[in-house]
Amino acid sequence: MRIASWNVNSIRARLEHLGEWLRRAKPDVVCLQETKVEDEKFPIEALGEAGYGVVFAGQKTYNGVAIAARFGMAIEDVKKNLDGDDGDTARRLIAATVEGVRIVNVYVPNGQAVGTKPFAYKLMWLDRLKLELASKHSSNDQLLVCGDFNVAPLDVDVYAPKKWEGQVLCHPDERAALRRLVDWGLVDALRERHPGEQIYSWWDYRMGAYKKNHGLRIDLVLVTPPLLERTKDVWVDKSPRELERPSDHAPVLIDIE
DNA sequence: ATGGCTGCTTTGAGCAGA
Repeated sequence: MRIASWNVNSIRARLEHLGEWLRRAKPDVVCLQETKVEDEKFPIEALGEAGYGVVFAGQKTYNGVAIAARFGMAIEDVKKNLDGDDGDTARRLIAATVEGVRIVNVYVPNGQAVGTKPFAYKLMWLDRLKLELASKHSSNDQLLVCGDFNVAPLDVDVYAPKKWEGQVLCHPDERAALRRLVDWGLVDALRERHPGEQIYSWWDYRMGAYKKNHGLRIDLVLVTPPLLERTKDVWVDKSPRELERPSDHAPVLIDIE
């Protein structure tokens, strides 16, 4: 089974890229972030034409997450938002079970700047996610947590670690919060399979960052040990980042047996 | 270098993103 995670930065602005990419990359499941669309306006038909059924939790302008699965693969036990969050909170989490794998798709708050309220909210959100996973699952489950974490776990995940040191996306406090989540019972699948490799998933739109490969790896696929055993490979597909008017993120993919 | 791009918004300057 091939599972992908992609922050599309507006699904409606990216429909052509998404459709073309789905046909080419052929994921069985794709987790999307920053769909930026209310549920009433979600482009269900366009995904259907590409051969996918989809569940989603969105809102106007900001955030929004979705899980699409190839027709024939049931999307079961759909769960939206963190426990305790109501319909007014930012739509940042959707979970579902596909082919026996529990998939949790997250769009972790960006945090804006270190020391701000949004930054504190980001840290709290990561801790709440950890608590919720720990309350519902064990590390023996077939569990995959993927999405835009807005944290570069290690300096190797940053093109210029000195320049980024202590900044949002790289600050020790958010790295520690991510570490607490992972240490509960998950593994950073790409890093496990490709230790030490400079692999990025996001490049700023500005300053020609992509052409200079000035990127960060902030889109992650975390898996439990039983899923890691089934993992054949994990990689970033940079091809959609090279198109006209791309998302600033590239998809991450994992193949599991 | 507090800009630099992009998408969205009660359409047009301000926001959030990362």
